[in-house]
Amino acid sequence: MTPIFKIDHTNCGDCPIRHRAVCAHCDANELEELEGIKYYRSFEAGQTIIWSGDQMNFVGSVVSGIASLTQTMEDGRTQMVGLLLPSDFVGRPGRDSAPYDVQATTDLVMCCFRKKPFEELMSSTPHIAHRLLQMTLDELDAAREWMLVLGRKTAREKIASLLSIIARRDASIHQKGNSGPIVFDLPLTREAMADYLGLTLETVSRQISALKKDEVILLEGKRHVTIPDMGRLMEEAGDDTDGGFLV
Amino acid sequence: MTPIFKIDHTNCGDCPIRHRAVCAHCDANELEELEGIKYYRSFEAGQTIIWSGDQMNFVGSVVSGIASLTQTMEDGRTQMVGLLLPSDFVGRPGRDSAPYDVQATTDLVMCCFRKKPFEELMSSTPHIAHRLLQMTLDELDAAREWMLVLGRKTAREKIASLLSIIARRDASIHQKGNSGPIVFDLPLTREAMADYLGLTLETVSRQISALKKDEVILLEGKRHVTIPDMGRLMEEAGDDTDGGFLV
DNA sequence: ATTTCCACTTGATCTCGGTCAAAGCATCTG
DNA sequence: CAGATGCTTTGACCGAGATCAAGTGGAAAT
Repeated sequence: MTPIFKIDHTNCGDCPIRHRAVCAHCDANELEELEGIKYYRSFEAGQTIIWSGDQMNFVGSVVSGIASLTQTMEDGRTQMVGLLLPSDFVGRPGRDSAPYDVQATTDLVMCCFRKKPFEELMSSTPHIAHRLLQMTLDELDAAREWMLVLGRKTAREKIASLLSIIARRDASIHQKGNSGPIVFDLPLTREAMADYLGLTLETVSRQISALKKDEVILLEGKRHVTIPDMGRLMEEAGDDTDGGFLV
Repeated sequence: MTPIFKIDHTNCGDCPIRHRAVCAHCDANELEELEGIKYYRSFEAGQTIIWSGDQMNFVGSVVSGIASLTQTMEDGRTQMVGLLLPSDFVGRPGRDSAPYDVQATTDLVMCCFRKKPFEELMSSTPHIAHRLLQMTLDELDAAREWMLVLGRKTAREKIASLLSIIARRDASIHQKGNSGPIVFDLPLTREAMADYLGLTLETVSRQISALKKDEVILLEGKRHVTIPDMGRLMEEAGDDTDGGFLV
């Protein structure tokens, strides 16, 4: 479907996530050290990158594409607990086995480091540890934001919340002015959305249809979304309309 | 109701959370520096420690008692997004305004630091930053665990999950052997449990009654709980029975 | 002792979202 | 082209949990 990326950065200076990833604060020397131990891996949409319980012998950053963290109960119920976008970090220094499944939602490229050398590097370069702390605190905020969505919002609000998050992220990447319609493609199947939102895929489908009928969103095909009025969408999500918060 | 604690540690060596809090990895010198800028504050049950949106000019650790982080929507729906136990950290270095309400659930003592000096200390002593990273990663895990509870578990499973978490924590504090009945007092009202679990207080009450009737738990009064069989409770929570995971 | 208050329980009813089932609609495959 | 496959939509029905409403019980206050 999508061509496999042929990535061969030898220098991090050209890296699209250079200024946002765990390496963001590194100076030239530190970057050189990272450069020495990094390697790239590609995954196809749908592929499982790490199985829950597996030995984790690497950590890394998402360079392009989207990955998801999911937890599964014995009887098969699943809940997505994280959505990893470009620059997000995978793995946890100081832990051996993975607590969640990590799956490539789209085709994906990761910049990986073997865990051991990375941990050593981390203890010698505070810039990395500091950036990782920042990123972890941001992820914690996002997780807590999501707890409100899961615990207290209606199905319609949940869908609107997800759409507004994706729209906001997309806007932040493409650096658009913040007025006028927002257009993007949904990177998730209905089922993945359901897993994210604690719903069934049928409910997701119904609520998307309802939002379309009420002209909160416009749909072309099943994935291409236009948001004519972001304020309206935020209202539907139950969020403060004036809410300007950065991700 | 409860007497106000008269705490006047001048030396951190005697502190009950010395080995678990953000200062856990500090050596004698570092501890001395912290000692210089710390101060204690007490709060009564029900008191709000920090209002969402407020300026945060201090950070700190819970020394004794329980606090909760809650998010509120405009229409009044609330979701608890964190439960802070002794040794847990409040506040975020590098951020000015609080994103959540912080409330004392029980009478509470905190060990506080003004934000500015703490941040400076943090950048000079990697041990603090490192410990804070560890703790934040643990909190992120807990938040994700909770997302599964909120998104996918039934009301009965939610209650069982909460009880098992409290029981586990209690056991870890009192260092009991892990067989035989577990006894503890619920530190939360039915309403607080409901806010934690994304339920109504009526449903919480009904499910607790049901677990009592089925002899999964024993109740004396409204708060004193006995768990005759922890494995049984974990089954009811939908967790792996063999699940040994540390908090 | 009686009132008040508060946390909690219990019951009756309603509703949102889940479940089960069928069908639509693109994209691959032979 | 027909058939298969995967994602999505839609409909009919049902049930877990919310909502609305009383009532209970224990501790503090008068």
